[in-house]
Amino acid sequence: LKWMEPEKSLGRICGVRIGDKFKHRAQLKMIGLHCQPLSGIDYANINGKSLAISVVDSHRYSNESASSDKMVYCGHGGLGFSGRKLPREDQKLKCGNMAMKNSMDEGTPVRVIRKVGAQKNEMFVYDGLYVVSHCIQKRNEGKIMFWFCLDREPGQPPLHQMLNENE
Amino acid sequence: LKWMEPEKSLGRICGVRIGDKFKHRAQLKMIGLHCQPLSGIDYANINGKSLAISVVDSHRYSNESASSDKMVYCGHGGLGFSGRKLPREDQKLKCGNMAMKNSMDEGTPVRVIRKVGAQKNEMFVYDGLYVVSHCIQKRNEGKIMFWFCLDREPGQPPLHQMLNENE
DNA sequence: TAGACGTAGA
DNA sequence: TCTACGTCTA
Repeated sequence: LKWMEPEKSLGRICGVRIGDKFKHRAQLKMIGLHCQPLSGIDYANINGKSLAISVVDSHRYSNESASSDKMVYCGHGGLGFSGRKLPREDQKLKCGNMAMKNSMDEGTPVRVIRKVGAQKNEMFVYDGLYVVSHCIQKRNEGKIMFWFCLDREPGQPPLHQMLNENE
Repeated sequence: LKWMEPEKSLGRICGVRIGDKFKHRAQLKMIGLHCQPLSGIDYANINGKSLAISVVDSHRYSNESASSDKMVYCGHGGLGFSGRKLPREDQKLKCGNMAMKNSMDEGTPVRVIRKVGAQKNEMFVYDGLYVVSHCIQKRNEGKIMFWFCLDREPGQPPLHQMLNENE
């Protein structure tokens, strides 16, 4: 009996519903929701283009959610070793950041997973598909940073509703 | 459907056979073989005493295996941040090291998991139960270090035989 | 809060 | 080799 790594793919994962909760990042990887053990942005080469596949918001960067169907996801890099949310150097438009920009240009869906709860009750919750509507490049403390604005695709049940359903 | 963490326990795990292979440390944790995400020595308070439960030999410390039924497992601590196998400060008889010593005194079994293979083929293999026969305290580069000598409990099928059986 | 025999990718 | 929105225990 062999363990096959799931293929990285765009869009929804068969069998995973909005509101599904997971305790560990390793579980996200096993079912193919988000295949990076630590990185917040997962991406893959799809038809020759590097596209973002999923993001995890663990509140380590300065992300924001103005409403339940919008999210502003901070690009990666520049924070150095400390856990500070303020940058120590410019973020670069490469790797995950470049993939997010490409996803914006292509209009491809990005799975969003949110870390919720506190302390021992922290969980990762699947929030459904978003598209990158636009990208903001701005200096913060003198350092270039990126913010990717994500809009939740319409037609998906609200997360809070599904959270209530799953006990 | 809820995920229950397995209880930490001494001895063999129901359903796990010698030679069973695992790709990730997280899997060892899920089935209760070894519940630490990073640490090499797992232990628990059993009837008021801190006892070692399992060790993983990932070749990061200077462990040795003279024969297939013996293992010399280096205590933890003292190596500092670099990946060096030489100590930077004294190892202390506490935490995992103390648990290993207690296991020796009590004669309780310790599960042994070995990392085998190289590069992309690295796997963790369950090698069965050992007992801590003795403990060596010695200075290395002037720093105190512990080595715990583990003897494989007799009556268990040889690991290499089970490895061949599992394809 | 720091430290620990982690993983994947660039 | 290094970094990356990890995870548990002390």
